[in-house]
Amino acid sequence: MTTRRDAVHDTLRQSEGFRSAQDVYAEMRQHGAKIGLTTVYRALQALADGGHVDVLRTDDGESVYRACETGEHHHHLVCRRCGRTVEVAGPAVERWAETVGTEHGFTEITHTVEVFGTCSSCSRTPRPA
Amino acid sequence: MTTRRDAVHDTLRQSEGFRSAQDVYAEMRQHGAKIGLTTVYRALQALADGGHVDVLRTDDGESVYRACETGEHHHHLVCRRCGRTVEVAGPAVERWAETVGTEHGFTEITHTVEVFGTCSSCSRTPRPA
DNA sequence: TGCAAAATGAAAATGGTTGTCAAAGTCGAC
DNA sequence: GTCGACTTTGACAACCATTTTCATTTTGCA
Repeated sequence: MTTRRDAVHDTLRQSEGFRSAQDVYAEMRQHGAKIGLTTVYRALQALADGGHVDVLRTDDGESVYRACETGEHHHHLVCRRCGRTVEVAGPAVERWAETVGTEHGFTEITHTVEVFGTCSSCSRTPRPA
Repeated sequence: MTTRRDAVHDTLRQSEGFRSAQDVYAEMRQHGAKIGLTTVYRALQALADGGHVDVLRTDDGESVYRACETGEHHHHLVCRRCGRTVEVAGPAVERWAETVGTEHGFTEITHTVEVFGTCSSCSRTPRPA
């Protein structure tokens, strides 16, 4: 039975950027969904395990999720103001990580790369505080 | 008065890899230091703010700290088994992040890049579980 | 239809981190 | 050397995202 999981997935898909589990939960409830917080967490985890959504950690340690368009390995360019996210590929980075790891005798190399910035529409609006 | 902060910094310096606040606290107590957990957190934060130590988040959301050898911008190659860490520079990555951000109209670009792998000595020992 | 296995969710537990606040330490002025 | 303002400390409580527990509901399937 995956109806709940699909509901979570759908909610995520409607979002431009990364959303926290609590966000997703709040939004689903707002839209009248009868779902528990526990289930949202479980669904999110399952989706992440299955590679259907990407996860990353905010600076304050919260996990945030996003339904990405491609199943391929990619990275994110995230607006630090509005959260809008662009998926980007970076073959150069992949190679670099691999090389750097190998040079130091490391194997089974993985990497995390995220790019943050202020997107064009946000940089037009006055700065907060 | 920075004796406590220095003590924390020293403890960190004696470590090969990233250590959590709780780790540092435990170790300091073990060595007979009279210090409170709160103070360790505060010292770590102050050091991080001042750029004297690097911070990153583990997969389970814990903040881990490391006294790095250089104040320059750099990244880390971390052994996922033993935690040993090598500081690496990646001019190519810096440029790539900048380019990718700019191409999409983003400004004030920053990035996080960490590389994980299994170091040579760990890959010689049998795998856990 | 019946029933065992899986899913659900409310509430409690967990655990890293932060806030509170009174006690202790620091330092300059006298 | 002593007094008092200011800072630092740390025990403890508060926070809060996440996980666990466990009783109930739902589902899959014979």
